[in-house]
Amino acid sequence: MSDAPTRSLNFIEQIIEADNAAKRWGAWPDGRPRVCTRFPPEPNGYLHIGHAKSICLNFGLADRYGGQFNLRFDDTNPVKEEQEYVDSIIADVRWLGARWPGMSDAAAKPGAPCDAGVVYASDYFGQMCEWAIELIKKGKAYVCDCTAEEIRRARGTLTRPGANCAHRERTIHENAELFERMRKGEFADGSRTLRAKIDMASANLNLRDPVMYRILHSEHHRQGDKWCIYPMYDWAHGFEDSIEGITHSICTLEFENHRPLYDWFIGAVNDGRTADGGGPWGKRIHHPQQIEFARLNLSYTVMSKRKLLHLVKGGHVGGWDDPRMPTISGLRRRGVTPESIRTFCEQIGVAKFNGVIELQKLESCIRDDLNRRAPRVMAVVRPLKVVIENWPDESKIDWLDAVNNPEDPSAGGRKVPFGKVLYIERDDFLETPPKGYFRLAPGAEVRLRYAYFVRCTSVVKDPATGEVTEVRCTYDPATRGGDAPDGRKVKGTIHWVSAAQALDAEVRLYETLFAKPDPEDTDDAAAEADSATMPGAGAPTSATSGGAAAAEAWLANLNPNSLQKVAAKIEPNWHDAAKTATWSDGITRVQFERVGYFCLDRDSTASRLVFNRTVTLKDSWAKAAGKS
RNA sequence: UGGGGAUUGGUGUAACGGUAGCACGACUGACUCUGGAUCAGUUAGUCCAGGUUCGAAUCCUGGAUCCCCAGCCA
Repeated sequence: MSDAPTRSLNFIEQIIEADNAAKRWGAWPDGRPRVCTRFPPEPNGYLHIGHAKSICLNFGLADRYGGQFNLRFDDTNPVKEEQEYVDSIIADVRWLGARWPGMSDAAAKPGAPCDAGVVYASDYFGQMCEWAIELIKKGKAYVCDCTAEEIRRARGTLTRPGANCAHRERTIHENAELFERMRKGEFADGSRTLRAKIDMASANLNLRDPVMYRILHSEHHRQGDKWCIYPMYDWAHGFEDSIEGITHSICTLEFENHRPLYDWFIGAVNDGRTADGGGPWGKRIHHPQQIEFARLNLSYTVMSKRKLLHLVKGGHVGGWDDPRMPTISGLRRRGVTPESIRTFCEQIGVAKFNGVIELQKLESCIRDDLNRRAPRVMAVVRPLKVVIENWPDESKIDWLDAVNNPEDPSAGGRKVPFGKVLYIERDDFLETPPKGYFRLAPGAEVRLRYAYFVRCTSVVKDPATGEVTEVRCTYDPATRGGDAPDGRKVKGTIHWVSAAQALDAEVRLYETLFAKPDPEDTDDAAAEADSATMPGAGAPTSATSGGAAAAEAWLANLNPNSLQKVAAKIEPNWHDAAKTATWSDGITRVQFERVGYFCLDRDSTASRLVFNRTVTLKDSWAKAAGKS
C-alpha cells in the first residue's frame, strides 16, 4: 500500500494481519479482507493532539488495509454534550485528513458544520433499548431501586466483594414492566436504574452488576426529548461498534478492565441466538475485538479535558484555539500543518507502554515539513535602527534579488528594497561581543542577506538608559548582491528590512505553555507559590483557599513567558513569496529567515498584519552562548 | 495473597530463541549568503535475581517499580 521504506508493524497491525490471514472478519465484495475502524469522540470538548494519535491510528489502519473508517459521536450523555463540540470535532478530524464514507468535501472549511456521513450513537438508542428488554427477558438484567449512594456502598471495595440488593430477585415480568415505565418517564431522575445481573463478587468491579440505563429527563442535542432514559457508555459502546460492523475496536488502556464487560454484553445478547437466525432470539450479532493502546502524553503540556477546560474557563489562555493549547484548533491556529501532525503520529508509534513523548519530537516533525515548504521572507522581530552613512541619500532605493525558498527552486524569487535606513534584529548587534559571535559589533563587518557587506562605525545610545538606539555603518558598494569581488569572506550573514518600505506587523512569540516538562510535577511549584504569597499583602489565610491552590497546583507551573507580543517590521513584498506555496488548509505560512516559522493569524485585517510563531529555527548559537 | 496492564540508551519505538536497530535529543566535525538546511561521525540501552538452552530482550520461576479500576462520566 505504501511506498515508504518498510517499517516494522506495530502490535495492532500484527493483529490485523493475522486476522486477515485467518479471514476472521470476512471480506468485502471484492474479496479483500474486511477491516473497519472508527473514532468515537464524546462531543463534550475540543479535540487535542492525543485524539490526533487515535484518529491517525484508526484512519491510517482503514486506509492501509483498504477498509472503512467511521467518525461516530458517542453522544450518550445529554447533560454534557453540545452541538458546538460536534462541529469543532468534525472540522478537526477533516482538517487532519481523515476521510469517512459519505463525507462531503463541500464544506471543508474549519468551523463549517457539515456532518454528512457522520454517525451518532444516539441513532442506535432504539436498537439498544430492544436489546436491554431482551436481557430482561433472559433474566440477565433487572430494575434496581437503590440510590446512587446505596449502589456505591453495596459495590464493595477493591479488596472486598459487593453484596446483592433485594431488587436483584425481581421477576422477569416485574422488571419488564418497571423498565417500560422508566422509559415512559414515570419515574424521577436517579430513582431507578436498569442493571446487568452479573456477579457482585467479581474481582473486576466493572462486572459487579453495572448500571445499563439511568433516568435523565434531559434534552438531547440530536434526539430532543424523545428519551428520558439514557444508556451508560459501557452498555452502549460495544453495541455501537457491533452495529457498524467495526472489526477492531481500538481504545486506550484504561478500558482494558471494561473489555470483559463488553464481551459479556454481546455474549448475553447472542445467548440463544444462532448464526442463521433460526433460534428463538434470531441471528447472532457482530462481536468486534477491542484492542487497547497507550494514549499520548506530551511534555510541557497537559492533555486532560478537565485541565484544558480549566485553562480556558480560568482565562489562562485565550480560548480553545489559543496557539499555546495542545488542541487541534490551537495547533492549527499556531500554524502547525496537518501533514506534520500525521508524520508525528506515525513516528511515535503505537504500543501499550504509557510514556511521555518529548515536545522536541513534535517540533522536529513541524520543522521538517515547514523547511521543505515554507517560503522565506525577511522580517525583523525586535528592530534596531541602522543608518548606512555612505549611502547617497534617503531617496535612493536599490531593489535586490532574493530567493523565495532555497529548498524549492520552483518557488522563484522576488525583489527586496534596500535604502539608507534599515532595521536589523536587536540580537544581531552586540557592543561587546563574546568570542565566536559572528554578527555585527563595533568595527565588525557582516553581510546583509542578498544585499551588501556593512561595517559598524559607531553607535548612538539613549543617554538616560545607555541602551543602543541606532547603529551606524558604512557599506561596500562592490559587494552588491552579497559577494565580495576581492574574495574576502565574512563570517556572519544577518537579515534586515528597509525602514522606508517595511510593513508593520504584530508578531506573537509563543513558548511552551508550562515551564516544566511535567506540569504535574508540583512539589516545588507548590512551595514556591506558598512562599511567593507570604510577603505579599492579603496572603490567603483560610484553609479553603489553601486547599483550592493545592487542588490546581499544576497552574503554578504555567510559563509566564508563554506569549510575548512584539512590534515587528516585515519586507513589503513578503506576500509575493508567501503565495508561491499552497497549503491544504489555506493558512498562510512563511519562514522569517533566521528566526522561525510563522503563520498569518486570523486576527489580521487589511490594515493590520498579525503573525503567530509556529516554531523557532534551531539556533545553535543561542545554545552555545547559553552554555558559557 | 483484590483484579487488570506495563517495563529495551535521555525520550519514544523495533528485534517474536541466533549480530540489540531506527527516530528525536545531546555531543564532534564538514559545508553554507539563514549560526537554518544538508552531510559525516560520537555518545548511550534490554528493571532485578535465579533457571532452561550451544545461544535469552525474547521461554520458565521469584521479586521490584510504574499505570488503570470502587460515576446513575466517557
